[in-house]
Amino acid sequence: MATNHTQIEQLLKQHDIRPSYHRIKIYQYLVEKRNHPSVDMIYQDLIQEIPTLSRTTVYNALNLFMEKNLVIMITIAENETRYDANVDLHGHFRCINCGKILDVFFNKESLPIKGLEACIVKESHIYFKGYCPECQAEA
Amino acid sequence: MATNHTQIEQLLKQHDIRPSYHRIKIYQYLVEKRNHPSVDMIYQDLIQEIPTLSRTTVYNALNLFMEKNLVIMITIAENETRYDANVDLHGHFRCINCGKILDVFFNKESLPIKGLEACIVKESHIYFKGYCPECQAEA
DNA sequence: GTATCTGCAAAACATTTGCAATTCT
DNA sequence: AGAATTGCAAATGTTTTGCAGATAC
Repeated sequence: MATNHTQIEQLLKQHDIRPSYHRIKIYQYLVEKRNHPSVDMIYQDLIQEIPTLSRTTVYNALNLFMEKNLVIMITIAENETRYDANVDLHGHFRCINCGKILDVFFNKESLPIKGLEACIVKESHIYFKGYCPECQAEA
Repeated sequence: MATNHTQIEQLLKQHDIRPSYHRIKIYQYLVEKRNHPSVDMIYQDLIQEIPTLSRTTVYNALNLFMEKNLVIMITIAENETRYDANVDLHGHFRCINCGKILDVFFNKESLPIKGLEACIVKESHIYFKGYCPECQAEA
């Protein structure tokens, strides 16, 4: 990964976010792992390194990041919110079997969607569910 | 609306669902209102007519309907699940201002999506957020 | 020294579950 | 009677909030 603390710090500052130790760690986690984590995944992994970390801090950081357009919310899992530090337009695929989330790509202009003509679109969300290549093999 | 109790009853039976009074009312609500309601919207509206109705019954019915592929779940609103009796492939648009949910249409085969090639897709979900025609006028 | 950030505990939600009472056939 | 359905109350799980102590500028 081409990201170190200094780079992460710059990114946070550029988005008007004061780069506290916890925020740097949380944002670095999102950028490096690219695993579309839930709050609890971030919490469980980072508490190994930062034993005093609390879930509240993870929630606080993510809500701030979203407000500042540094991360997006993914609603692909029923009961928990997932987060993504890739804010460029893209979609997701979630494997019904293993739960893994993959990125998929599309171009907003080329989407053949009817019924949106009179609307001003601010956000586009696309996601799929099914079996990933690995889980097809097993089945 | 071309739906009456008898027709609704038939539809439930065809999907292996015993047509109890509550289930008929709840399914009829979805089919006739087409308003992509939350559990609470259904509950608040139907309790006028059925004073003994409980939220649990609404949850029970909707979960059964989903299991039997009679309704689909829509995850367009952050904090609550919405439901739709239109199970044909389509997407949604939610107005950031008034909260209204509109239907949009697309064709799965014609979607220019990259990254899905090796996956077996079972469900496709597409939704947008922005301003509906009415709310553009106000703003 | 004043703002901000953190973290605990409690609260606020939506949803599920256990179970007893009711209803349907 | 027997099986399914309903509905209350409690439990669950995620996210938010209030507030006190710690930290940063």
